[in-house]
Amino acid sequence: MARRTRPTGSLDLRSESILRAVIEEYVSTAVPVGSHSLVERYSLGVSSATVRNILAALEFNGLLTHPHTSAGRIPTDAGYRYFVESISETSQLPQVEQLMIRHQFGQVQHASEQWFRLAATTLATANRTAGLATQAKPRAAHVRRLDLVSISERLASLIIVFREGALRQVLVTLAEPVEQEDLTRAAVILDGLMAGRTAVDAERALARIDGDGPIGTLVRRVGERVLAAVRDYDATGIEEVFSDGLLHVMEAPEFERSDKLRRVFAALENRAYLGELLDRVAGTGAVQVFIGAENAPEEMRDVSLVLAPYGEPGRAVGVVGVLGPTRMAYPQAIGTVRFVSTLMNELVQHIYA
Amino acid sequence: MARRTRPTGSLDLRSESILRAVIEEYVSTAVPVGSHSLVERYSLGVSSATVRNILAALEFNGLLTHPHTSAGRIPTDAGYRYFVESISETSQLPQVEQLMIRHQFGQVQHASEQWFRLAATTLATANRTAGLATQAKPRAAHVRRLDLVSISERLASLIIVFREGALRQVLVTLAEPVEQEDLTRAAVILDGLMAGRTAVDAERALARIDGDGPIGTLVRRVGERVLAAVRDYDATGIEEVFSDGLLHVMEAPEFERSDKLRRVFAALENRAYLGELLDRVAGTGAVQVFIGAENAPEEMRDVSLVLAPYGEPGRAVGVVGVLGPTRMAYPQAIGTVRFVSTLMNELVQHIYA
DNA sequence: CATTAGCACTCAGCACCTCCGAGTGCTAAC
DNA sequence: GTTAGCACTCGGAGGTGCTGAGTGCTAATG
Repeated sequence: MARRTRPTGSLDLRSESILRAVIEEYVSTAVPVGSHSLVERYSLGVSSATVRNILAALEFNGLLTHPHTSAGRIPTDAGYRYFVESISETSQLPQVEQLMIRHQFGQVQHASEQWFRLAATTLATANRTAGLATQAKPRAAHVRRLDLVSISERLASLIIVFREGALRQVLVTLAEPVEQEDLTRAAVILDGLMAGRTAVDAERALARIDGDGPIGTLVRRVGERVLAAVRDYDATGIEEVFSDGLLHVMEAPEFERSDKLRRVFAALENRAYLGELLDRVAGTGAVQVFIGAENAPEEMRDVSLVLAPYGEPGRAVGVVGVLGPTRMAYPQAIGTVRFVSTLMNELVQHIYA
Repeated sequence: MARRTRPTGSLDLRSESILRAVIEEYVSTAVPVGSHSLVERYSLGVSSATVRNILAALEFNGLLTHPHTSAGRIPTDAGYRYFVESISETSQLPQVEQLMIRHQFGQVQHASEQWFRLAATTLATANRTAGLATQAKPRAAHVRRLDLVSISERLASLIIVFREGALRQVLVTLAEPVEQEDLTRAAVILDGLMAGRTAVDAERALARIDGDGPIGTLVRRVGERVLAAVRDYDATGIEEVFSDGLLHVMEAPEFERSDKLRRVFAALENRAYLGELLDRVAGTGAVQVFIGAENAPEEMRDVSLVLAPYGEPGRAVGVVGVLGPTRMAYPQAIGTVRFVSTLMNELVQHIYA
């Protein structure tokens, strides 16, 4: 028998296995499940009357509810929570699926910066829900490389490469016409000045520079822009949340009416909350599950999130995960999210190695 | 009286104004409109009976339908088409709105490469529908600048800047450890070789290069990757369609049931068709309207698209537009799309100037 | 004493009505 | 050509009754 932690206020084994059965059944059918169908489909070794008593007890404990008196039971958020606690650390992804996912990741080794997108896509297809991913973001941005490219006489494109591969492109309008040659010279100076530095360090370095001559002025001017961009990069808590497979969520029967769906989509655009959530996850080391109304904003009460951080703690972290209806296949979701996050760990380590 | 082209098979003025009234009414209320409410709300100077006769005639002509016998009329796709043809070139956007939009564009001058996103957002909010935009893409990609940044011992990031500001980042795995110094040397060589060139030209140049020595091999190796990236950039018909304001579309009562909505979202992911459509629009110079079932794929039959190209024909073109239910405020949509496309023209010219 | 068979009860969902009114087409009068 | 009038249509709202899957409770049981 596998060791199994039972959450606080834990139930006896039989109650727990019935809770499991209810959840399993409800997750796959989306129909409230009654005592009769339960004994029919699961070999529980007791009669429906007994099951009814237990269901009543589970309801008393707040783990199940009734949509109405003469209907079957459905899990409450607390019910899902209990269930998740009881399985989360045992849920390993089957070898076959691990291989399939690994294979997908192998395909696109070279299309850099796109890993996190692939993670979202993979999670979406593997779970038939929406997959989410953010790019790994460093605690303090380190500039790796600067470049200035002339676009027209008085317009140049400033390109900033950060250590973990993120790019920023900023247009710089110039006070007077500047040749590409001079731009290059300025870029080399700035590059030497700022490469490997964080915003704070770079500012000091820039302050010390000699602002004389046309090149000096240029360096100063562009330097300011670089600093602004780096600070901006630092400031944005979580970059951009890439999502894929939202269509899967639309297929769930609980979202047949599009107003509920709209709420979910609105929630996804609520960067404030999502950002906070991701920051919180990024701070911890493990898969985390947020179920229905546990999510602060009202519009998230119909969905659950399974999220995990990846990257190098203290250097650069991102988040991958899955969004689906609360009626979600949690074991599967937790398994894939955990696996994908370890894959992403490998990739990030590969870069920092 | 403003000059007004009437489409082929044109109606008499009275019929046309009644068609207009029906469309105007239906667009704003989403309820089938009857003869009575029509004479009530629009001073047509005739009785409801007369209007009924005309409505019957319009229905006979295929411009209106009945959802059922005892209901009011709603426009058919052909009805909308007629309407659109009759107003498209007169629909100017009011000064106030023009100013508001211009103002929005003024704000973000420097955040390059993001204009097209802003266009989508602007169109979305101005019309309360979904806004679409693609980045301007050149007919034949010209490389503007190449750069190689060391990431780890055997891993480098290749950055390609194209003339119109698009960026490509590709990871290059190296056969043996290479210092940043050598990478820079190789980058300079490649840059000199390829900058300003198209894929075809660059290939010739690369073929002529001397492949000896460690740097030579490196240049060759990376050069291949550059070529591949440039060809890839050339090949992808339309980059990426950025969309915003999909929530607005979800609000329309015709999408109350989410299965219809799902179809629309699926259609948006149908890159093949969308790409073809955009290519077609990019080829012409004007605002184009695609109404409901005129769109080839079945899943697009509930929506209309108002699209316009922007950019420099023959050099780089992109597309901006709006997607909404067929029951859409076409004059408004056409006006804003046209205006935004001219704004985008100005921006592109600014770059190529 | 936990389990179970049995029974009365509940109630959403469906099918079936009926009625209402906004809409129609047609016809005859203006 | 226009219009008033009228018979007709039919979706949608609201009411009724039935069904069946579900419940809780109680009394019998191993």
